[in-house]
Amino acid sequence: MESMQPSPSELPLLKALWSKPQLSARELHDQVAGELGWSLSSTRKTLDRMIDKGLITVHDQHGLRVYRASVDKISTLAEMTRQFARAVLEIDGPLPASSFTGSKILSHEELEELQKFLDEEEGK
Amino acid sequence: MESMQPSPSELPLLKALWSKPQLSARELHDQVAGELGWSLSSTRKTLDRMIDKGLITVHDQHGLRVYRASVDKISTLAEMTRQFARAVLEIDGPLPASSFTGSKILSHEELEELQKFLDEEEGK
DNA sequence: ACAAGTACGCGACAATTGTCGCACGATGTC
DNA sequence: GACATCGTGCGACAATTGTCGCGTACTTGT
Repeated sequence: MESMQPSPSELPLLKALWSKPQLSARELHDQVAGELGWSLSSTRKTLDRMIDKGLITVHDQHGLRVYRASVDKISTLAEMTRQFARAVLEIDGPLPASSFTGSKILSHEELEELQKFLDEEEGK
Repeated sequence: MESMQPSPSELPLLKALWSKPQLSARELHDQVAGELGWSLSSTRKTLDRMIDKGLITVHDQHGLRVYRASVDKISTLAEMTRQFARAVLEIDGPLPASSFTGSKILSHEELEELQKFLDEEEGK
C-alpha cells in the first residue's frame, strides 16, 4: 500500500511531523504558517488531503485531533530524490551520498540510512 | 525576464529540443509520444503552453512551425536541481558535482559548466 | 478539380493544487 | 445561562496540469 508523493505544500507539514511526532492542526499551523503565510483553513485542508493520500493519520488525543506522519522520512526523501534524479537528470543508478551533505534535516545516521535506501531501491 | 519552470510533462519536450535544436510539432511528438503515450493534440497543447511560459519559441521554417528551446539546458537543470535541494532536502549551499555523475543527458563539459552555475547562483 | 492527409488555432474537460470561509457543536468564563 | 472561543466538517473557487477533439485552411497525387 504505497502512499502517494507529497505535493510541494504538503511537504513542509510532513517535515514538521517528522521532527515532532504528534501535532494538532493548530500547532502544525503555527510552525508552518509563518513562512508560508497560510490561513488556518489552508493548513487544515492540506492536512485533510494528506490523510486521503495516506501520508498522515489522525488520532484522538484527549478529545483533540492530532496528526502523525504515516510515511517514513528517510524512505520518502529517498524516493523523491530518486524520482527527481530519474525524471530530470536521467540518472538511473544509485546516487552518491555526497549529494545530500549539507542537508539541514538529515543527521549523520539518517544520511547513512538514506544511502542504504538509495542503493536498495535499485531494482524498481 | 526569467522564464517559469517546466512542469513534468513539459520537460521531455524541452530535453528533445536540447538535443536537436529545431523540431516541428510532429517530430517532437514522434520522439516523445512513444514513451508517454500522448496524442498529437496533447503534444501540441503542451508546446503551446510552453510558449506562453517562455520556455520555447516558434519560427516559420519554409512555412512550417518549428520550435526552439529558449531556455538554456545547463542553467535550467541547475536551477531545478537547486530548487529541489532547497525545498526537499533543505540544502542551501552549493551541491557537489558528484551528485550529477551518471546522468545520461550531461556530457563531461556540461557537467563542469553545471557545477559553475550551481556555485554562482549561490546568492539568489 | 477533387479527395485525402496535414498543420494549426482553439475550445473543452477532468483532476490536482492552493487558498479560503461558513456554520455548528463543545468548552470555558462571568 | 449567555457569550466569546476553538476545533471540526465541508463546501467553494480559481489556477495549473494532463489530455483530447473539432473545424478550417492548405498541399498534393491522380
